Amino acid sequence: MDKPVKTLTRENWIDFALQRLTDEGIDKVTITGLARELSVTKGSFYWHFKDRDDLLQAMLVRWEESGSKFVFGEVERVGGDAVRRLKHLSDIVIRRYGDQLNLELALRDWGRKDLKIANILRQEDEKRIDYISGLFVEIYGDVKVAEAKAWLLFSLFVGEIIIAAPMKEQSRENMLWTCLNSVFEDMPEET
Amino acid sequence: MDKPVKTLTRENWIDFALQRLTDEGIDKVTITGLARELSVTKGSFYWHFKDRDDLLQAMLVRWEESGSKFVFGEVERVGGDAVRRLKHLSDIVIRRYGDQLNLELALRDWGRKDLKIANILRQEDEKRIDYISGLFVEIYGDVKVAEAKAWLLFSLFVGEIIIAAPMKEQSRENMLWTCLNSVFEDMPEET
DNA sequence: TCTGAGACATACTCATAGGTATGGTGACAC
DNA sequence: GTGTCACCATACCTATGAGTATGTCTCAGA
Repeated sequence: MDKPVKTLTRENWIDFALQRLTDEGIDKVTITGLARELSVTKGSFYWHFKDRDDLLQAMLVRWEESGSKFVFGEVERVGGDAVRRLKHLSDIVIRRYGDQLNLELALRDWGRKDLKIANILRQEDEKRIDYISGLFVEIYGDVKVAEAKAWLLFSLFVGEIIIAAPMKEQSRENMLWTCLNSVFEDMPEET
Repeated sequence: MDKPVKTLTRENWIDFALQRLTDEGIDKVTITGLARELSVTKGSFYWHFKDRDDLLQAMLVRWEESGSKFVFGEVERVGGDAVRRLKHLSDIVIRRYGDQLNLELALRDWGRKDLKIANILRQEDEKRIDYISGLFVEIYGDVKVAEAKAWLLFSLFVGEIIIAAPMKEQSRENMLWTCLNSVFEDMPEET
């Protein structure tokens, strides 16, 4: 988008690499390909990075910093009781449409082929489930029910991205909130 | 597993290719790699297949034949009212653990890079949502609610595979049925 | 104006991919 | 025994990838 046209930075390379990961998967994150896209040669790459693994590592760091940390931060900042925070969280996730979610999927596929990535994803998912589950515990008391509700909610977020069928009877947001109301059923009303 | 050790068939190649797709993604389904794995040379491959695309096409056909057709067939065969069929369907899907589900994910990732595959997946998902939604309509009457419930149920199946966090408070099956009971809430009891 | 370092380009190496053309081999038909 | 055909091996082509070694340009500072 915005090119200083001057010289490339390490961050520029990471940006384009993440975009390519999102669009075509990790196997297409090639040095040669990126260099072509950036209209430079591999000489530039090996100036900014030690090797390909150095780039992949940097991409992961970038993702971790702009991931769930941000969402949880926002929810806690606004605050409210558990019900309010759950709905706030859902609202943020549902509004987050586009590349951020596709990047999530690309990373998960990467994790299916790479054990190191799989471990990072496991830790990240555990944090998310734990956070959501904690909110449900405040409501239902029962940890088993809370864990199940957390999985169901998280699954809805994931499934909605990955399932390719069109919605026929209503808009996407309508459908999602109908689902959410089903998940939030028999919860005390929010103030 | 079972090798006649005699000569390879087209089906043998497809088997190994699907396994490789499941384990490492479509980009690793290479002719050279498969030949190495099968202890033959590329000469064998090009006897059985026109080119790589011919193999990929055959893999898709195989998948479509052993996919949801089987599940829906089973559910309809046993029959029962909508509630019973929904629970039967859930039971089949939940018990289907392992490579069949991982193949689903690998295909979905393939679809993110390949428009032709994306279209096939969209049709397949539409069939599944339509089928499940149809069952929910029999129960709730309301098509909007039915569509949302179908998405929620399908999402649970997908999410449970893709979310990498461990379950802490209960077993996988327990958790899933707790979720399902939440989805099936306020449904008439089955006979 | 000289120097040095940042930011590349050029030109290689080696490995692997898809694809083709052609040669070999074993079993079965006659 | 000879043919033939299914099944595969060998040898080769081109393209692309990671990685390395080294040359080149530009510009700030002394």
